[in-house]
Amino acid sequence: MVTRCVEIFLHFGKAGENAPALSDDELVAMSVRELNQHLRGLTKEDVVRLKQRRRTLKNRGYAASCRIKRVTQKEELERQKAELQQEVDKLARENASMRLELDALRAKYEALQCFARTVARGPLSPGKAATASVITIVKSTNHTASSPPFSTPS
Amino acid sequence: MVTRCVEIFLHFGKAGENAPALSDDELVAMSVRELNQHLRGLTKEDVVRLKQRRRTLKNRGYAASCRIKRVTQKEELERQKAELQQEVDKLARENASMRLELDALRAKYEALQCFARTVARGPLSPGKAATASVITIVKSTNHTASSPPFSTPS
DNA sequence: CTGATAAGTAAGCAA
DNA sequence: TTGCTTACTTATCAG
Repeated sequence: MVTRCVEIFLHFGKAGENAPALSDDELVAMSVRELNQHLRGLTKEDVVRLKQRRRTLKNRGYAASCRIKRVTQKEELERQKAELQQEVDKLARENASMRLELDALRAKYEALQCFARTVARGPLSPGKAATASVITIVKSTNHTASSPPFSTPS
Repeated sequence: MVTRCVEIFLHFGKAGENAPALSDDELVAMSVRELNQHLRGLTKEDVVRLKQRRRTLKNRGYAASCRIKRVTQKEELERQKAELQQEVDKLARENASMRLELDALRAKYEALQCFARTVARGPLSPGKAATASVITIVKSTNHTASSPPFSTPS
């Protein structure tokens, strides 16, 4: 950011009387109407020079916004990327826990199915033992992935 | 990409005899040793000028690599973002289907549990009807989310 | 010194 | 004409 002080005072070469030696900030902020008023009584060459300086100053600003936009977009991309990564992690966790739950439930289901088979095949012979197992199964109404229905068949 | 043809032939100002008027490509590709050989018999001023031109050409190349690197990194970011988005979609699909499977299995499990309860409570009175239901349950060994075990209890 | 990068300049495109 | 973008130059910094 080197300060540019070139040619600002060259306008005094012809007739150094009224030109207020516009600062860069003033010149760049000026509307075209205002600019034209400041252009009264200047050489055609000076007019061109001043307009060119204005254009250059404008370009300086454009270049700056362009760079700002560039880094902003890059940061935005990185933000979105991080966001997606978080979502991936969250979904992966949910996925894993659901898979555990599913496996546990499958095990419980098959155990119960196995029991039901035995009860249906011969509900007459085992008698009391079968009834006790059923009570165990029936009481476990929790849907969590803990405690398989059959620990050790008594 | 405007071709720069300035000052290439200014070296002939002193003694236009041996200088092969190095091209930009030659000059920039030259090693320091080679450069020094081409520097024989040149004005100190010309030496400085030539070295400066070389530096400028090098800088041109550096600026180009810098721009290429910038766009490459941006593309890489966008690629990674797309990849993550795909992964999110895939995990979300898996998630949804597992949730369905889990719900279906829960329903099946509760139905079987309900049946087991009735069988265990009074395996003596219903007799044949209960046995038929058990056969239905026992035969459904598929783990898919289709066909709940009990359609209509006969 | 070499290579990389930020800021500024100029050319060119698009609205 | 204005605003944006690209290529280039220059200044500057790090290794």
